[in-house]
Amino acid sequence: MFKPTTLKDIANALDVSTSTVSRALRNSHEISVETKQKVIEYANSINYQSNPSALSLKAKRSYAIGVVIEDVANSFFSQAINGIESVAYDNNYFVNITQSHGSYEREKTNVTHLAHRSIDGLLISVSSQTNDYSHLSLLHKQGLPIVFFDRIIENIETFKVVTNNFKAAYDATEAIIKQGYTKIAHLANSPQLSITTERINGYKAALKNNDINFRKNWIIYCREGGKNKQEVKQAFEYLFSGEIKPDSILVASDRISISSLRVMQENPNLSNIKIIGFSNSDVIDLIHPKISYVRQKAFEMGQIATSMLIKLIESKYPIHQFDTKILEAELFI
Amino acid sequence: MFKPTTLKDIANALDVSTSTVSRALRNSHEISVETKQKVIEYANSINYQSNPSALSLKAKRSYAIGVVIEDVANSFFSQAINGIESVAYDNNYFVNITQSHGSYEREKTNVTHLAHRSIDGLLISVSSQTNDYSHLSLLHKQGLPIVFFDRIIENIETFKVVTNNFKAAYDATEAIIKQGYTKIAHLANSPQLSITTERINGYKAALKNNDINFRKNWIIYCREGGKNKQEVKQAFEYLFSGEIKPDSILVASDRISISSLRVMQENPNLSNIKIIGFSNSDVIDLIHPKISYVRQKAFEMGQIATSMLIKLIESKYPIHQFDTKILEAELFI
DNA sequence: GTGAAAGCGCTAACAC
DNA sequence: GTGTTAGCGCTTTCAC
Repeated sequence: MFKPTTLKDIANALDVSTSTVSRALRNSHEISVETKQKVIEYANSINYQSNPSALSLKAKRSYAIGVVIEDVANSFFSQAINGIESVAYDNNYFVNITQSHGSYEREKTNVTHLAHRSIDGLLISVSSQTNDYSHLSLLHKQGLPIVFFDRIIENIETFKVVTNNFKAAYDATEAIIKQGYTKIAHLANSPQLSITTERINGYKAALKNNDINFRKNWIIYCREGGKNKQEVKQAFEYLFSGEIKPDSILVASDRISISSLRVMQENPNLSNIKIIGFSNSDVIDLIHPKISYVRQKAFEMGQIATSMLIKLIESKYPIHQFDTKILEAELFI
Repeated sequence: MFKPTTLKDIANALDVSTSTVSRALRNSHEISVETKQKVIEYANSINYQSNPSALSLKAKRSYAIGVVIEDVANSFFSQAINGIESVAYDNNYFVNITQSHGSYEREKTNVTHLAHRSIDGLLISVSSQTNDYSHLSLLHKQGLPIVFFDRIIENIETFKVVTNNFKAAYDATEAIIKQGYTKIAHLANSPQLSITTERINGYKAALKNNDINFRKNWIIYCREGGKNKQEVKQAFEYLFSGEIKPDSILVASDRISISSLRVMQENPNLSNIKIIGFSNSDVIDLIHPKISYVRQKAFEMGQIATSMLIKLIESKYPIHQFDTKILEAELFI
């Protein structure tokens, strides 16, 4: 059994009180230099570690933040996590990462579990399937600091960090228009996501400003976010079954982009379709066929969201003014 | 401020004692049906969540496991994490993921922090730079359940899960020999890693069994694991500066494989070098030029390691018999 | 069937 | 400069 040593063990061994030990280890000025030294030496010698549960119970905070994302095995999120971790680490916070895998149920369980686990605050990018957010608004109402990043919930008033999805989609669409493509379809994420609407709006605006006819049925929602290749395959079949066929596609995510490329590889007829996709893959430059892409500032997003959260946690006074930080994406043609 | 409700709040509101509330919520048979119902209803209505710190303090366990890996933004590890999480989730454990980013110092801090944080057990794949493992053996000696996966430490006696690195490297090497390549170099990971030695041994054995001369200076160690492209570039420069030049390279990791491809792209002279690399990238099939690769069972590894850890944590009696589970890799030519 | 009280490991008044 | 004590939120033994 793992039986860590306690203050009491040290106190008994050195024949002093636990409070003396506690004070000595926290380098209180009340304690004499000799006692301090004695205590610290002994504590080190037995590899003493304070019990975090006791600490949190006392301090009513845990120096831990919870993170809920869709999947770590997704470049965008793993980069965001690195950003989150770097800031958390610098501020002596611990990071609890949980994955929703795109399931609303799982997200709910995770959020509840995290709140259970005495985290000091929550960082969340909501799952593709979330449209009921009472689990979050309840905790928010109770005062749990929450920061949304990437996929936000408009109606909950707190700090948020997002990509300028409208502009990213607008620029991406316009970029391929400039290249002469005019029949541009759009493979989108789940319809309930904030990012989906914004990207669609950017896409539409670019079409409009360039006098290109918008076709509603050329927006296909990938509800599983492209994890399921079949879903993307069907989208392609639908898009290319009509009389007028797209010559290019704006793709809303890494996963869908990748699945699209696979579908295109299998079908030579599709090989000259132009793809411009959102992607944070770190090997996108090596992928063949080459695609143009929009890269989001995932790492920075994680950093900023975490700074906001820590600010919220550590604020002495209630905060009522909440910023939404908007990050520009980069276009690679 | 986030002020969660406590048992006491419920007790006061319903005019019963905290012990009654506690028992009612844990569905004790001692409590009358009416009281139970009353308590549970009220608890739900105010969204009561028990305080995990108080629980851990009392129970002396936290239902959390700590994970130390190099980097989540690495396909192998993110897949392993998914495996870890799936098993942990099913067993009601929480997962605390930390990253060493290849730094020994960071690993040490993380391990200490995790041990601090009252985890019930630790899952670790040691960092590239770890050759002093006293931080681990000390905790292990104190009884903290530890399971190693992927990059293990031989001398610490506990459960381990690894890839059959010898066989994987052997098969990979032999596969390209069968294709007619004879001048095979090897880009390896950090020399102190267990996986490095095993893979080198497999590589050597394949050469030997196929009567190919082994050249010691054709093994190049990438101490930063290929994160730094410069490192790989220099390796190539060295390899191709000699009189006899390799016609193929066995590459020991995803990162190094990717960096190698980039180096080769920049240098047309290198374009017909055959690469066979360890890779768990989920887009390897789309990467150009096509490479052969060895894929490890990362997800399964995470699952197995977690099962072992939970077994270790929950064992009523001290375990003295430790298995090392060996997983076969798959070869894709 | 319910309550009072002790105690998990720690910190911080409050003694002295 | 050090010790005593109470209490963080919870469970559990022991009363009744």
